[in-house]
Amino acid sequence: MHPTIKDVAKRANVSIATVSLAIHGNKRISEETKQKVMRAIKELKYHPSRPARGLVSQKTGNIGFILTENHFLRSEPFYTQIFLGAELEAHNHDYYVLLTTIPEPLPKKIKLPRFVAERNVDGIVIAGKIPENYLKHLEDEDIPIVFVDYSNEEHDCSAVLIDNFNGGKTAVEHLIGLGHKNIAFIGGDMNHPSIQNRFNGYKSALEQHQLPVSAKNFIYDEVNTTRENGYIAAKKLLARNKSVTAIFACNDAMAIGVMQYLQEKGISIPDQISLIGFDDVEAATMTTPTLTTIAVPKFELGGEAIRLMDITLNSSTIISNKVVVGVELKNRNSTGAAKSC
Amino acid sequence: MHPTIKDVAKRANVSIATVSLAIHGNKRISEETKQKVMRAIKELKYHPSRPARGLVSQKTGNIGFILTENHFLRSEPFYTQIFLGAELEAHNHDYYVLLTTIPEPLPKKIKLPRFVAERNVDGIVIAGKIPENYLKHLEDEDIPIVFVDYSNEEHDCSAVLIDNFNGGKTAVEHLIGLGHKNIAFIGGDMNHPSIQNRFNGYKSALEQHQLPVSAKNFIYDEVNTTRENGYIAAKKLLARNKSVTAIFACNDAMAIGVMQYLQEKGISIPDQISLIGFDDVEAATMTTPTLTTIAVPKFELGGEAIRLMDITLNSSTIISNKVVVGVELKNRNSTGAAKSC
DNA sequence: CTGAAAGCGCTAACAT
DNA sequence: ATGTTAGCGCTTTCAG
Repeated sequence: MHPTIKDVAKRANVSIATVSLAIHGNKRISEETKQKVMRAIKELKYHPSRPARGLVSQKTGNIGFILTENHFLRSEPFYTQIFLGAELEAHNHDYYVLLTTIPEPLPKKIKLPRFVAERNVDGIVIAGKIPENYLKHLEDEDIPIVFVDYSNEEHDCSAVLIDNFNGGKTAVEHLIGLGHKNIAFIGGDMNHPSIQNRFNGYKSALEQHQLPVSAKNFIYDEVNTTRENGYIAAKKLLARNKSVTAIFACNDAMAIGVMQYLQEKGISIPDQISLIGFDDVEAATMTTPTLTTIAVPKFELGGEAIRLMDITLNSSTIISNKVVVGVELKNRNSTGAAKSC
Repeated sequence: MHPTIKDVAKRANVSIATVSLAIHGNKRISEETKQKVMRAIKELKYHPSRPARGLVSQKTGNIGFILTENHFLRSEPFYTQIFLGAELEAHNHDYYVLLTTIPEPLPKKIKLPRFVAERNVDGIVIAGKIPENYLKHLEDEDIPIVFVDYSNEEHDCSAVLIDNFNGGKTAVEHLIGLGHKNIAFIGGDMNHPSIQNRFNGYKSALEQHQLPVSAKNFIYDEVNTTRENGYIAAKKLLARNKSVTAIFACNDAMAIGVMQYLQEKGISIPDQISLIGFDDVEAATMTTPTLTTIAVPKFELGGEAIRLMDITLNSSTIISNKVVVGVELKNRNSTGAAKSC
């Protein structure tokens, strides 16, 4: 059995209260007894038990992390990377991260995540878009919440956001810089703030360069931004508009689908069409050509969420911080100069 | 504040002991009072607190998951996929998984993972190879251990293993079936049992088909099985032996490095050289050509580890189970018929 | 400066 | 069949 505070007390010939106070560096304990206690702790290899400590302090030292099942399982590890980034940063703050997923479709009778029902977390971070009614339930629990890559307009919480607008703008400016004038946008669920903002960045870049913003260059019929839907979207786009010389896909998964379609049709990238994605998933460096994209620092997003949560947990007043994480152009081989024609 | 067992007792007009017994379905409680209790629980939305329950039962309901920092951070999400598979299965057994990584290089003064020091986990699963001396420390704690994708010969613990031998054999038989006779092996740390077994499978297949097993076809100078080292190994191999028509790389990362080298040299895959990997990482479907490989069910490995742990935790006697998880050939485009010559 | 004691929320003997 | 009580390991008043 592991030693308890009692064993330490006995060994140091003091009371358990003294041991506890010594551990927490309380001033009231004389340097001498403190040393005595510390020696005993060392000899016994004592460590306070987290569960016991938690019971009295009403703090578990755990942070819950919530993801939809869909986001958890999708093949591009975007949200799971954010999770792992959170995990890593949690380590620095002596937290543990408990993960749970929201089943999809959501059952009629919504159940709270077990870790909040059982009071096994001090706060929760929610990554990505989750169903509104599920969120309602969570908010009823009045437990601190930090959002990542999603933010709820109604109840303002702390959130870590991606600079989607500037990312979209940067992507399109890169294309414009290469001489492209006829630039398409391939999107998904336009109710999703991230996609919406990437699209806004796209429009803004075009407008600033006096280029036409034409509806025949937008494809966002499919809600899910998957590779398959990228493929479908590319097909639709080219059927509708043959003069496109560059495509901005709202994420890498779709971009890779687009790439597959173009390659099947014998359209050369970037010679005939330039292609740029968003996210910088691992696969972006594996395709031929490698995919130019806007890199989202996924680990950093997760880490930032934990840092925000830590601040929230340690401040008595309820605060609502937003932090926007910057993105970066990764110039690879799927974009090139526009053909002069 | 959340309701406690006291609140329920008060509301149901019974003692807290009765509430506890009712919750655990104890027979001694009459159906009637049980209903009364259940009603109170529902009305108050009561859930027992995990930390409190854990304190008395000396069970946390948490399982620790240990990974080297290196394995955690490497770009191919192999071990992190296993972790996520564990996470998912843990959910089915009402566990939570706490992750920690082992820093590399290991500091002289080895510290136990915080979750074992603080007694915050009931058992630990160790994924992949970890330093021997670290393992020693862990074993001193006599906490149940389950290994995944590694097994310690000395102290026999439960382990979930990949069928590396048959995987290697299957890979090479696939190549042989395509008419290849001159098949190279690209490996890494040959002290690693997984790689060793893949190699043994390779040799076994060749021998069974009366094909020569020649040392000039093995490359395993570099210990780390990375893409970069795959590239280097391919270079060495071709410098040494020009008649190779097929390559079995001990994992996909190296295979992709090999692919890059061959493509740079203008060697066509699979026309001139067939290439097969091992693991089936996400990127294997993204390369051009897509990579034929032996698929390792990573999620399943993690899930199996949790199942084993659950059994271990619920059995009074110490058991040592090994479960071997099968692998599967994914026949994609990097392998083809050998040129008849 | 230190110890005794209460109590965090729960389980499980032991009483009744 | 139900209630009383003693802890689980720790923190934190409150006395001394």
